[in-house]
Amino acid sequence: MFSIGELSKRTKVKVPTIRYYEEMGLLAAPERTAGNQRRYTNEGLERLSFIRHARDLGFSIEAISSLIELQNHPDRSCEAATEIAEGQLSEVRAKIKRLKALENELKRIAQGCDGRGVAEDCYVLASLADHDLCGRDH
Amino acid sequence: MFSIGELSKRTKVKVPTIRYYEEMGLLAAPERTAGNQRRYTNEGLERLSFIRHARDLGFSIEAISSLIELQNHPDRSCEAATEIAEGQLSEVRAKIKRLKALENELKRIAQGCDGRGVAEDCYVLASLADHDLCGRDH
DNA sequence: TGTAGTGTCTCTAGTGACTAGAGGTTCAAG
DNA sequence: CTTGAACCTCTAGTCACTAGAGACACTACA
Repeated sequence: MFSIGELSKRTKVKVPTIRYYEEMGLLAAPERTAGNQRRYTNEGLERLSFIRHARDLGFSIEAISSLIELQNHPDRSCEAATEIAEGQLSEVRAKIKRLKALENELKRIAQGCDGRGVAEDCYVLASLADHDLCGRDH
Repeated sequence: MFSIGELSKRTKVKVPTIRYYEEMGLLAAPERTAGNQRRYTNEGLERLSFIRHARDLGFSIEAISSLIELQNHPDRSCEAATEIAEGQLSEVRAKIKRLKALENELKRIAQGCDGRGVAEDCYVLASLADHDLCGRDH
C-alpha cells in the first residue's frame, strides 16, 4: 500500500496526471485512508505502468481505454488490440511522412538566408509570404 | 474589398479561424461596413496567406507573431527570422526521430500478434504491460 | 503530546489552436 | 420588399494535461 506520491515516483507519472487518469476512468479508484487519501496496491502500479507505456507510444486515452477493457476480459479475441496498434502505427507513419516533407521545405527556406541581411530581403519571410517559392506541395 | 467568407474561400482558412487570428493579434482588424461586417483588402489576403503557410509548416502562433513583427520592420536584421526557421527545423527533426523510434516499436508490437488469439495471450497487451519486452528505450 | 513541514485533497482555470453552437443582425439577389 | 445565406458576438468544448488556491492529513522529531 503506497501513497499517490510514491506511485508517482515509481511510474514517473505526475500526481495530477494520476488523478486525471482516474477521473477519465483509465485507473480504478483506489482505497482511501480514514483521512481520504488514496492508497495503491501493486495492481494500481501495474495498471498505471501500462497506461504510461501506451501514452509514451502515442496511444490516445480513448485507445488505451479500449485496450484496458480488453485486458479486463482475457477470454475475448484480441483482434481489437491488434487493430488499435496497427491504427497507431499507420498514424505514426503518416506523421513521419508529413514531417519529412516539412523538413525538406524548412531546410530549403532556412538555407536561403544566412540571417545577415535585412528583413526586407529575407528569403525566409519571402518564402512564407509566397507559396510559389515552395519546392513541393504541403 | 471582400467579406470574411470570400477571404476564407481564397485562403482556405475557415471563417472562425480568421476571426481567431484577429483576436490573437496575427491579423490586423479590418475595416467594417455600416452593419459591422469585416471587409478585407489585398493586404489582409496576403497577410493571411503568410499565416496559413507558416501554420502549414508547423510554426506556432507565437513564432508567426515574431515573424510578422519583423515583416513590419523591413529595416531590421532578419537574424531572428532565420533563427525561428532553424528552430522549427530542429523541432521537426526531433519529432521525426522520436516518431521513427515509435514506429519501430509499434511495428514490433503489432507484428507479435496476428489478432487471432485471445486477449489473455495477446502480445500487444503484454508488450504494453511490460516495458521489458521492448526493444529499445522510448 | 505538540508542532512543523511536507504531502494530499478538491475545485477551478489555463494551455494551443482551433471548432461548434446559440441567438441575433446584415447583406445581396430576385 | 422579402427571402435566405452570410455575418456578428459570445460561450463552451476539444485533448491531455498543468498550475494554483485553500483546506486537510500524515509523519518525524522534540
